[in-house]
Amino acid sequence: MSDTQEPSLDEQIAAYQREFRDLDPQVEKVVSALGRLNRRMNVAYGRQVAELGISSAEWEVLKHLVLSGAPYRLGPGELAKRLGLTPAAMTHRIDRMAAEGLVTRDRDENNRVRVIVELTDEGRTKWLEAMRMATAFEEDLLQDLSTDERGALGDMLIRLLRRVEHAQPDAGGRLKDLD
Amino acid sequence: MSDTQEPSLDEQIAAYQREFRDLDPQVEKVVSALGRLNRRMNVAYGRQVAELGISSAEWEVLKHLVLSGAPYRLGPGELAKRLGLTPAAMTHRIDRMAAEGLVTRDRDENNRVRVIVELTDEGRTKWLEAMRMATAFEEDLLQDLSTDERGALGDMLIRLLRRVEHAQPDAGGRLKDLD
DNA sequence: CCTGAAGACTTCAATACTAAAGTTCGATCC
DNA sequence: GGATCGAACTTTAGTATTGAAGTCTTCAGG
Repeated sequence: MSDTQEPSLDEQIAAYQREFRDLDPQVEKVVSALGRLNRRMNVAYGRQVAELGISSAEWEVLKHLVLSGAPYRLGPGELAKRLGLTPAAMTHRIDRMAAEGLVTRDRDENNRVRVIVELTDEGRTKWLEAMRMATAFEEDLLQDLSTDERGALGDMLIRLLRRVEHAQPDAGGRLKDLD
Repeated sequence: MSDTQEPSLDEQIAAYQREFRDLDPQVEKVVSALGRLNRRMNVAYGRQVAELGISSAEWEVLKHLVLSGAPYRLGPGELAKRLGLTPAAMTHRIDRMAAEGLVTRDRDENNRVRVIVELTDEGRTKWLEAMRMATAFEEDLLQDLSTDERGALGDMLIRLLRRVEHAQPDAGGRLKDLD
């Protein structure tokens, strides 16, 4: 009986059209594919970094510290902003990561309200290993696309990104008119 | 001091290249844009449904019940599988939603081990309202792309999706988040 | 029937997160 | 040069989720 598996994308879009008349199937196809793809990718990343003994949450922190460039230091507040977490959550996450030796947490000498989270060598090594696995996965993922297609895909995604960044929904739930 | 804001996509890719030599910038551009776009979209969806007084978590449940077609019924286990949650989490989520009147929870008459979660009229109405806002947002998002571009984008995304699904055939996995 | 096994959910204990209040330090004002 | 405000982080209380153990029902054998 319960062999109900997740519907395919096309089935899903057909179902939406049955339930919601004025739906543009082309738009829905793009949006649904985007969502599903991202979900699958996140699962894949999670599995990969788990092999290194870290969670995706920890991987995210390592990533942003590395992105900040040498000497790989950021404050908890800044990290929280970039990761989309509350500062409180960051406090605890850093606790765990410091206990595992991935980062250090110290008071700023010059301003003792501030805290400096710094990548350890071990943390940097973990990031490198994770990065190697991630890029291998990503290149494999894009393998079927030609160089031209990759370029076109990247450009279109960036155009969407710009639109979403410059036109966040306001309190009325609408996108602001841009032009 | 540090008014460090999140780096732009190009800055981020440049930073990656400094820290990790053999990186294909084109691949990274696609992947990073995908990730960012999805995050921004999820935040936007969350804000929108919050105006209706529901969380994105609840919206996801409504969505899958609607997608199942009339009479809009699914078991907790099936819902958990589709949403990428554990059955335990589903139990609690349904508790809340039943208390709010979005769904009903009843034992199956024919098999009293099973439970049937069914959409209420109120739940269906909420979904419709959310859907109206979501599709408006999505159409706005894609506004800058021509019909041909939308088609090309959708096709490429689906090719990536197939690749990722083939590469990791449902390994007992829970898939995170929405779609 | 009665027993054992499997399935579908629930309960329980522990973890991670959020919002809000609290703490501590630094900066500004007069 | 103290009083006050604000910034950066932590603590607290409450909620959502997970993994593991538990409950109840059905089904298949003996």
